[in-house]
Amino acid sequence: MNFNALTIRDIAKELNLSVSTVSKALRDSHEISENTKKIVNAYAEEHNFRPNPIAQSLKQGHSKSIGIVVSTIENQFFSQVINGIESVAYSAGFNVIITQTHESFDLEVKNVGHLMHRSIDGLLISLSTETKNIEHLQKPHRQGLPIVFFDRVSDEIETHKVIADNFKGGYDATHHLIESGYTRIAHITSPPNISITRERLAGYNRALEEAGISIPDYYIKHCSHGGRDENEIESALNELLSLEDKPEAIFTTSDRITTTTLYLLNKMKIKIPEEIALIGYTNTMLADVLNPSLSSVYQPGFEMGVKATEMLLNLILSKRPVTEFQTLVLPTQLFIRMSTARKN
Amino acid sequence: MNFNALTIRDIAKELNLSVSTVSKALRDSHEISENTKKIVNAYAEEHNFRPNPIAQSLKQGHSKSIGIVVSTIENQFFSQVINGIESVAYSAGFNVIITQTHESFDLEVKNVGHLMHRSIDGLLISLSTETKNIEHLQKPHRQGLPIVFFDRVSDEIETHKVIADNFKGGYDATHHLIESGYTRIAHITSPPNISITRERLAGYNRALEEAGISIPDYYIKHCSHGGRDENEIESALNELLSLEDKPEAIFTTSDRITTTTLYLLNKMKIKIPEEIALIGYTNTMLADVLNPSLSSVYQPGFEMGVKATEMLLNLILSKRPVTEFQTLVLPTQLFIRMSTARKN
DNA sequence: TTGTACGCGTTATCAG
DNA sequence: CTGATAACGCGTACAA
Repeated sequence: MNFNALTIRDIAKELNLSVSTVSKALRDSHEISENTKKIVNAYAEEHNFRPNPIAQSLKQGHSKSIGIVVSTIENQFFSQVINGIESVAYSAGFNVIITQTHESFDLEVKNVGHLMHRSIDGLLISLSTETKNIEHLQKPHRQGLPIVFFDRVSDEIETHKVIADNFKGGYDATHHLIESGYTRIAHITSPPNISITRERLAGYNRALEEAGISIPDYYIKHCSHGGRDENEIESALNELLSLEDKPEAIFTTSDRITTTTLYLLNKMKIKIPEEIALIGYTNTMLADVLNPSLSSVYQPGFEMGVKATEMLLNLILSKRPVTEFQTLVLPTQLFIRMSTARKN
Repeated sequence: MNFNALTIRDIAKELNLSVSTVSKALRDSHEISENTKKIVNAYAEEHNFRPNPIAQSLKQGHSKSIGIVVSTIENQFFSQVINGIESVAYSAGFNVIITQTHESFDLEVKNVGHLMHRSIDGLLISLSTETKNIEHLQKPHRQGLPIVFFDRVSDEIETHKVIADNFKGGYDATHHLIESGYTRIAHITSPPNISITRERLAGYNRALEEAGISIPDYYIKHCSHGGRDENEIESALNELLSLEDKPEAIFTTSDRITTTTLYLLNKMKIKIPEEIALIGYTNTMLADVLNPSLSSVYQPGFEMGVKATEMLLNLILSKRPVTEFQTLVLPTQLFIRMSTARKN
């Protein structure tokens, strides 16, 4: 539906000019007299004319818009990222198109395809948990689509990336539990194919290693659907809790897994931290406020969005091809409220 | 940036056909032979051709996309609504463009303007807390833009609307507190210009009235920024708590106000419900799980998105002008976990 | 300095 | 049944 029926043609007719004169005047071309420009701009202003972005896109082959792919905006981390993205994009005159994968590889492929058809000028993407190969990104990338990865990145494409310091997050969380006197520390986490899982796991392992603690393999639980499947986490918890060498503490990754774990422990009437200590990633800022027994690792979503977008605009706007790519690592923060978590 | 360089012109050239034949074959026109259709479709399939939606929009004057205006996707209620919207829109072949007002009237006006320039076929909107007049919607509406309001609606435009049963939500919450033995019940809520505030307030008043309880005016606190300003809520709380006839219970509306109140009470080391009982609206599903002393009123965001979109598609797709409009009222749910909240 | 003509990719109309 | 042509709104060589 096209409102704002006003087109440059209308203006031209009204002002007895040609469309190209109007177009040029509007675009402040040097080949138009100041006087004509004034008249045209005044008229445009008065009738608040704005060029039809669809026609512009078709003509110019680019759309002044950037595509976003995240798993789900219900995750507050990602909605914070999006706010960061928007704040930068808007002030640079770019629009954003948000798509969600809901952790499905198929949807990710579809979304990327759809965004490309929308003639986006660049892509900001955080991979789905299901994503194992990224051919759907490699082709557009080779064709020149600027891509910046954030949060969940891929090694297989050389471009700018923004990540959180997941190694340190995993390390700090585990280290904190160790310092509090726990040694049997389990880990419930997302599938190992996404980068954040591996990085956090590495931090967890390092902390244990440094403390001379060795844990059995079955202390590490990968949830294939990244916490979307409550049953999966429930089984993991049940398995852990019925072990002979039952863990004393759990380190969970991802907002979804953390909150679901919290929910389940609550349902099972298992006291935190008396019966089991818990430290987890969460951006649901409330979690650690509401349940002071939960400590948390927090990722700065807004800042990540800002940085990623700055990098992307850089790629889009740069005249000559970029050859130097950087991976920006943002600090994660550990919120320690687990005063009662010290083992005694 | 236009990838998928493949156009119908390319196909036509390759197949030695005319563009119009290809176009018609692709659109399964009856005036094309089955054989030609087969050939064209096979080729299109093989090279996974998809028509350029931008060109289609330009040509057809509509974009197969609907605009969404919400306050902020960080509010999980709205991200749930959006998921509901997407589920319906996508299966009908429509795309969605999400915009946020961050409770700013100016941004709302800007967003609506931007969406119209994007040639959206319809608009789903939940008003910002700042919005007092809706001229920016009346003009497009008069010009024929299908609009469906959800959650925060306006009386001044006659169209389909989907709301939650806010009166009952306010009534039930208050009634529950009364039944639990509380009489001095305060109310911290959003500005009175948005519909949900007034409806909830009416429910609150009715419940008190029915119980023969009269409360002083200063028990009702309107927070002008809808909870975005922590200080405002802090002052409200401080005022309430330092009253001689200090309230025994508080009923809060909106996710943001509820969680901020919870946060502040926690910070002030005020025990819930021993020192003050709390019942509040929240869609941060965690809140009532994590803090069993908080009861909550829950709004079904996903369903609201679904219903609103169905109504909108109805308007968009209906051939003759619609004259009968309906306001759908969805039930809100009250989650009572406040076992310890009974006053004794 | 201004105007004309064409093309972006698609669809609709009309002619063959 | 198929093909040429115009049009959507804009921008830009090129011509005047």
